Amino acid sequence: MRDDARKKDFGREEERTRNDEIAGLTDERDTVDKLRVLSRQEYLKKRETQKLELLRDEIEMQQRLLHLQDLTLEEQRELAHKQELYRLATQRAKLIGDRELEDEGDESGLAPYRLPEAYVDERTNKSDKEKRFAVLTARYKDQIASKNNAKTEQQTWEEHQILSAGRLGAEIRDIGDKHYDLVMNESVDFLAQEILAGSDQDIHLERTEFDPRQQIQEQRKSLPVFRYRKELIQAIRDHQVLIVVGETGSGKTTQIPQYLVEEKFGRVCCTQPRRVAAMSVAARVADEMNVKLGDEVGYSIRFEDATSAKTIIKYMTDGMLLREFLSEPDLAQYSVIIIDEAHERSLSTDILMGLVKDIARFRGDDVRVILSSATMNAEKFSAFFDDAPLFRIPGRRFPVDILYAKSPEADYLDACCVTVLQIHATQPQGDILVFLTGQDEIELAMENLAQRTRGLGSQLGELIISPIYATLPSDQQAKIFEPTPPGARKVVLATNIAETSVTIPGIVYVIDPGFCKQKGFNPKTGVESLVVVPVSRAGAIQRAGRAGRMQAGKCFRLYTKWSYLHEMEENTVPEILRTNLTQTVLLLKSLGIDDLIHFDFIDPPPTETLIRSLEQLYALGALNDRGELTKLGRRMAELPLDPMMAKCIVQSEKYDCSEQISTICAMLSVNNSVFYRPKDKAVMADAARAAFSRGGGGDHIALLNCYNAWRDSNFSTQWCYENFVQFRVMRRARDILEQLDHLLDRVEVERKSNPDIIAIRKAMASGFFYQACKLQKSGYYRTLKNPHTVHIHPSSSLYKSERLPKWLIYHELVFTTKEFMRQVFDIEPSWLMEIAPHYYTSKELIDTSHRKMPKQLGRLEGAKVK
DNA sequence: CTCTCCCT
Repeated sequence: MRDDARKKDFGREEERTRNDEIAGLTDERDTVDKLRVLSRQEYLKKRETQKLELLRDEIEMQQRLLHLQDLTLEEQRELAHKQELYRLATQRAKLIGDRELEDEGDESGLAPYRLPEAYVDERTNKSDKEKRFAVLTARYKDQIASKNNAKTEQQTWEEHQILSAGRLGAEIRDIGDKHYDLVMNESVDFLAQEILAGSDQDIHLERTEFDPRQQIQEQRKSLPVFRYRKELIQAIRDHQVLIVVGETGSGKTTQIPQYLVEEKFGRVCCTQPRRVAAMSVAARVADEMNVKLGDEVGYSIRFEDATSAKTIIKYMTDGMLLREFLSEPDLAQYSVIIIDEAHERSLSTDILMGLVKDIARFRGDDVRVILSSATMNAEKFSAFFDDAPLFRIPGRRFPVDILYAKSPEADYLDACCVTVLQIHATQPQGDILVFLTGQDEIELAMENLAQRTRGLGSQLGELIISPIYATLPSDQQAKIFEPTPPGARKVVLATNIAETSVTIPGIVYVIDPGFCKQKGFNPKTGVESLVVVPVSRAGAIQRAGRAGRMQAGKCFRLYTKWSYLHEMEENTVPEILRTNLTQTVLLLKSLGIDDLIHFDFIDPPPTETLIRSLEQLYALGALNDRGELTKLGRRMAELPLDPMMAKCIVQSEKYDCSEQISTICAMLSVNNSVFYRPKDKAVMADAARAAFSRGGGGDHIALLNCYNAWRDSNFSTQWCYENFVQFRVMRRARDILEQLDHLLDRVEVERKSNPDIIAIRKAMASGFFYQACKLQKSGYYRTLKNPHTVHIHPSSSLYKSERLPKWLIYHELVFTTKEFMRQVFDIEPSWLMEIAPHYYTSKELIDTSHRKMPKQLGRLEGAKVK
């Protein structure tokens, strides 16, 4: 009906405006009818827009909360359906909108559609949290209430669980001598060697048809953890610290806090290494307990505190709990502290373990500590907590066949692509996940695959290639969740974001070349590194497990079994051993922990790292010469920033530019992903980016200009689009800036604005004077302290400058292919004398250039031969 | 001529 009306309205002969049309009619009755139709159309159009928004919100919520965790098949189908619906609807709305604009000129003002990519999570208004959750819960309620829905989501979920239980069981399969018929003239040979066993759980439930709440309870009972409930509770009563070893799918994260509350243990907090996990688990548990999220069950993550005085189960990020120590050092408000996913060994988790161990001793029987971990490291945790007992809960997953390469592959990227095609040609339906090391490699692999499939003819089904990595714009990220059309096969090329952070539905095959990029830190030189290293066996197992989420799967390892057993490390080196700890040291210092060298770390970081951090904090004035926290240090610790940036903010007052410095710090906190540079529009993207540094002043000023321009556009999505800036990243910068702005009061820094780029750079230098370097005759730079040669990163606005500045300060130094300075700005050496006379001697800062430098000083000539 | 991934 709507279509008819539209067709009529926009038919061939309707070139005239609507008003003309009405005026041209003679029959009054016709006019009324016509008006009725028009007003109906207006109404429908408005309603359509509302519906679209609702749909988009639903999709967004589902993606944020659920896709990143586990989705049932039904949920996937539903989401896919909604996405398709939304896509078609927006497309149609856009078409109509365009035509209307043509017809009506500017006066329409109806904004009939939103940009298609906006549905992911690009939103400007922030007050939609409640609405989002309302939509989410409504989805459950609607389905439960609706009688014509054959199955509620809960039923489907339950059926899926039951089905899984029935199918599971570590079947031993005869895969020993299986080989594949290859269509390609080249191939990678694999040996099938082992099976990552599925679960041995075998639970059958009576199917019943009573009310939905009871079904949720039934579903809870079907989780593996349920049958151990009694023993588990007893163990927690008997032991102050308990290590719960449960694999994915055991239900430990959602159930144990509920058991504790049911047994009246008091307030429970449960930490997660990731924000989405904290949110989605809290939403799930609130639903199971039939309470509103934010009441009895809540979550607390940066920028979002969904808790209240009523909250008795609080999910939070590990970093958030660490911050809570600052205001309440004994965490007295919690009776039980659960540290979940402890095996991931995130920096925050490791520090938490040390602190919590101390609390446990201090608070005695008043507190219970539960560490929840996968099998790896469990014994180590137990040893750390004075031989705390282990409690094992079997998990639930499907078996995964693991196949090794017969011989080592020289070119693993090529081998990957060949293996993808082998799978495509010989294996039953199911999508493929390939683990690569970075964006670069993913793009290469995409080209390689595209080329190979072109030559393959049409016998094989379509191969849909989707990349995923953290800095990929979110509209493109969403593509990996689109369902694969029948007959086609999806290949997801991922970084290790797919190891833990996102779960891609439909993956049956995993290709693991055995490498990843890993951060490192050399405490002697202070240089960070980001280099490709072999994954650990634990990492390889994690990757393989990604194939067994929906059904039995296969994992193709592009390395030999021998190298798996003899060349790969057992576990990934924990983050605390390969990272700069200055911020952590400041935090611990402000918690009153003076003797850091003897702090109870589960893995003590290198002493050099700690000493270096202490030295740096001393140089910044956060510690005095006895290593005690100064008032300045206390203020710096309040800010959720690296101490160097914190110092800039505190010092910015002197230069009357706290607003500018906060903005720059916010922009620096979102990691290097502000500017988007698609390959096909690289020239335009570079031009757009260059515009921000037109006034000079280096990368920091460019970031400031960028943020201010966006702010002046009223935080427009369109502006971002036109300037090759990532909206998602900018919004995050805005959130950080907002938080920093609040904190300015707490650290007693006055809000002041000063656009002078010299003042701004001096304020930045007052935190980063440590990281200065000087141009050499060679055309390269040399750091002033710990002298070594460094290079401007090619993404910097100063990279191509005609006349390289003689003195630079860098934000970070990372070794990848070279020692690159990321984000740099130029300074005068006299500033360093002014700002850090305690740190530099005037001899170090003598401007020797007119004496030693050749004529074309500072120019690239000859220095870099292309 | 280039930036794994999380967190406050």
